[in-house]
Amino acid sequence: MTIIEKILSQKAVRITPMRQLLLEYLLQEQKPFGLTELENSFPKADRTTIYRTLKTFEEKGIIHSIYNKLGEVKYALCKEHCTTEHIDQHPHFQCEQCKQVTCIDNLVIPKMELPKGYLVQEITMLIKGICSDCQQ
Amino acid sequence: MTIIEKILSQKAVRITPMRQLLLEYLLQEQKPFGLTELENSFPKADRTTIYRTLKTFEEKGIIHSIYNKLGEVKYALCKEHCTTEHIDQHPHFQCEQCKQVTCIDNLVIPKMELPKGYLVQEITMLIKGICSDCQQ
DNA sequence: TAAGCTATGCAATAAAATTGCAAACTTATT
DNA sequence: AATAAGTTTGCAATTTTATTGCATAGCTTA
Repeated sequence: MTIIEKILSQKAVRITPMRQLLLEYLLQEQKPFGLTELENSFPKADRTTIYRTLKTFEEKGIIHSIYNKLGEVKYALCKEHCTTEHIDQHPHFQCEQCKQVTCIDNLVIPKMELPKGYLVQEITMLIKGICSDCQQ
Repeated sequence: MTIIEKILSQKAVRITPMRQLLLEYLLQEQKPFGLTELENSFPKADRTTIYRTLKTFEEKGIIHSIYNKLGEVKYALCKEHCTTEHIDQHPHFQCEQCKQVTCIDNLVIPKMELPKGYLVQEITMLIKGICSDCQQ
């Protein structure tokens, strides 16, 4: 039993060629990919199959998605501290129930010390949960 | 000169009815909206016009977008600390130049104390900038 | 092996973002 | 004031990404 097979069965995902291939690739590459990139890496596989494989992996906790998407882009007025570069901005909150997005204006996104060589231009933080209105 | 007009001219945005209306609305409502929501709030206005007005506002620093979009959703392998709920996960970095996304596995997204009544289920953090490979 | 659930491929749709172009409108210039 | 030049708007259309339906093929298990 390979490591790939071990992971899949541990996570209760049935072992299939597509899943083995995809997981192997992700393990090898060790970085995030978009659906289109993966589609190009597996020209023989169907886009839908890759898509659903990713969904399955995500559900079973083998992979995570970046952005756990918000749906459409939202726009909000800038505040004073909202510089052009949008560094040190406030976090945003989205309620899973009512889908409303709120600017958490009284919090500041903490500075992050990135590994050497990285230049930070902008940080965004999205907090998901249930807003006070939606807690019965 | 109204406050609306003042903001617009301060930000070097030409004053037009659409822009006045939209800015007034955003000032009044004080929360983020999606393009579709705004389209419904201004049935007489064209979607494209609203879209471009938002783009203009964003460019000129009157509003900001939530998510400053990543493009497509990316998928990455989970690490041990990657719980099902995805709380306390790591930040992600996207290079503006090469567009590559990286998991910053050695950093942890700091806990955030939200206003009373908010239930936090998931936090995501995206850092944009230039990666070490792209700094000549 | 037959029945039943699961995965895949193909086609199609849905939702969101974005562009091209021409008409309407503003502004600057003569 | 009239015209030229530039900007904004509306409409139509396209692109990109996400998602679903359905039929077929493949496992699994009684």
